[in-house]
Amino acid sequence: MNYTIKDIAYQAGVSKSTASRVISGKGYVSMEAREKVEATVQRLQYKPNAIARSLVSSFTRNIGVIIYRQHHPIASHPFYSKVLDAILEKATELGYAIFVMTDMEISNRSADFLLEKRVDGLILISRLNNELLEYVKSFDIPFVMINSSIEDAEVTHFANDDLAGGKIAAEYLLAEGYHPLYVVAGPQEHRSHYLRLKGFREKLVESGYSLAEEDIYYAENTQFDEGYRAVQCLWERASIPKAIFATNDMMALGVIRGLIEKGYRVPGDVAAMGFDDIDYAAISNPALTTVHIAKTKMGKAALQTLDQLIRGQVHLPKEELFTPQLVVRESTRIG
Amino acid sequence: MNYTIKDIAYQAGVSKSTASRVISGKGYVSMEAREKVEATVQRLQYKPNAIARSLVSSFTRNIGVIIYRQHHPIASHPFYSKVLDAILEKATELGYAIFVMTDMEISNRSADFLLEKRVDGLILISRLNNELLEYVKSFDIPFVMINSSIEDAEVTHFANDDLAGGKIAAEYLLAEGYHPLYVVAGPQEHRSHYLRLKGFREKLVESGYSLAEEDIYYAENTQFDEGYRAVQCLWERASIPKAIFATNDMMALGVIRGLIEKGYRVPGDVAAMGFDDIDYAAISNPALTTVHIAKTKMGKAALQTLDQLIRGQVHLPKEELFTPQLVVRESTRIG
DNA sequence: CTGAAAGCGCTTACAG
DNA sequence: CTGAAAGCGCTTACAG
Repeated sequence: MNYTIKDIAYQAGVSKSTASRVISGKGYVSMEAREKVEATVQRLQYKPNAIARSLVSSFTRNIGVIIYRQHHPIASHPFYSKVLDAILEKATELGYAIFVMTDMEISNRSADFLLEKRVDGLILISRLNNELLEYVKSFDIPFVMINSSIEDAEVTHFANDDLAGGKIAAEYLLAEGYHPLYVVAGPQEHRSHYLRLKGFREKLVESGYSLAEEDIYYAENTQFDEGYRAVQCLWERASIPKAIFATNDMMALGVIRGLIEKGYRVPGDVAAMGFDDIDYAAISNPALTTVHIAKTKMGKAALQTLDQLIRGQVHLPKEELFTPQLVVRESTRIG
Repeated sequence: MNYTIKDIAYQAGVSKSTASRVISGKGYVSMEAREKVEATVQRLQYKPNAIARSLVSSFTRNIGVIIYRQHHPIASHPFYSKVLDAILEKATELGYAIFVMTDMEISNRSADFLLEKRVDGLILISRLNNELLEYVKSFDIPFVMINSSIEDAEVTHFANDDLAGGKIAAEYLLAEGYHPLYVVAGPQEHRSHYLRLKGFREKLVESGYSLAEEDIYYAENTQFDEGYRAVQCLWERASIPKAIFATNDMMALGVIRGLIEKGYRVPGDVAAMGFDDIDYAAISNPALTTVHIAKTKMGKAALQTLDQLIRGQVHLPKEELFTPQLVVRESTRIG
């Protein structure tokens, strides 16, 4: 059904070798031969078979992106979808095709599947565990991690500087005079939520304050509902805080919803702040103050580095931390 | 670096043919041979080369998903990312790997690229034009469209019943006593926005009302900002409407923001309604009344049908319309 | 500059 | 039930 290089060669009146040379652009070809082949390619709408090409070159120019999540699907995730967008854009630029998989089991299956497809490299995102990591490492395939829940000294990792981000949040809230503070913290097994809370607390301590365990709500997941529930739980305490910091935006939005339903004005009575700077943060009512993560940069840098790894470079930094940035919006702005 | 079937055969003490039979699970193999091969596969962590396999079988079990958009990236799009999630999930179930591309030029390039990769089929989403469609049709590759901006009698198309959806919106708003009404309509070249407006208007007419052109704001794109701007423009008119219907949720959210900034209460003074039922509609303040689209069903059905097409089935429906559903939330609920 | 030959890692009839 | 051979569509030395 599809034409092959043999058809092209025959119709152009040259050998397969010559046809291959002009099509792949490698090796010497006479002007005349080149023209004949190119005309035939045009006429037959010939598309070289990348599969056959890959078989001999041992490169597919395909890359696999696996997003590991425990609960929810992923392409629609407000944070990871941004990273994915950046990867897709960079891929087009570099000439890679991207397989996207979401793995809710955090098993070896997705990696296995893509390994059989002979992808040139892998980008592993979010909830990794050591077993999985060791498994992937046991094959000699280049790979990098983005916002991984765990760290590994041997694997290049792209992540936001969450410790610094936590500090930024605390510093800002204190500077604005918000105290006492409550925190809604995502699952502490996940590196980023752990570090955000840690940074937040460290800054409080540095500034002469402290953060009591009872002022923290440990969320079971990182969704809106947990933010909402946090308000219900924290409110069982006597004192009402001046502001609530959640370790991601979705939970912060849940917090705001909870506050509003209880009749509080945000930020008039209680301010709220998130982390991530997802798209919704800018358009919610009130618009959410948050810590911006360079999602696009992270995604692009990850693919860029993976490309270098694929091309055989070795001396690459093992961790690249992106500097977060404070974004002040209505949810903490009084007057 | 990777083991081949030759290695397996040698180490298991059988021929390549026999090794292939047990690994691919086709053809007769003795118990003894099977066990030897399987043990070797286990021991060497052998992963069959899908590339080589594809070359002979002429099937890759890869499918390409191309999302055509004029302005914005796509994986993070609140509507299409949901469809994509569904496709990814179904793909895992059916054993396909998915290449995801986003094409902002609406050119032939993405399709070309994936055609060279020899994908078994293609899913084309959103902003197609006739030229592109004809191009893809000129190759004998199975493909389906989702929420395409254009229609084609020969191509299987999965879409929401937007005409019915527009009617649902109008019917509901009238029944709740909202009148007069304003509409914020997305670009009319796009089939869905055109049909939503058309259905809305038809229902008004059926009910003895009408929709003047000056009560419609034609948006340049389908983003939040256009909804916001619509309020500024429409407000230059003398009379204030009782409700505003936008042909998608993002614009409706912009409308709400515009109203709130002008000091109106939503829905107290002016109600607002959207279309799509994106995730954020449920958690915004106020939560948005909208028309729900079966995004997950659409994505799954599209891949299911594409799979059938790939497997040679021919007599498939050319269009599958999904029934939209009214979702009432706070933005239109008074008291 | 060009063509014949070998090979990438599999599968698939075909004998045996 | 098993193995040798041919072939999928390319690329890559190697002679010429």
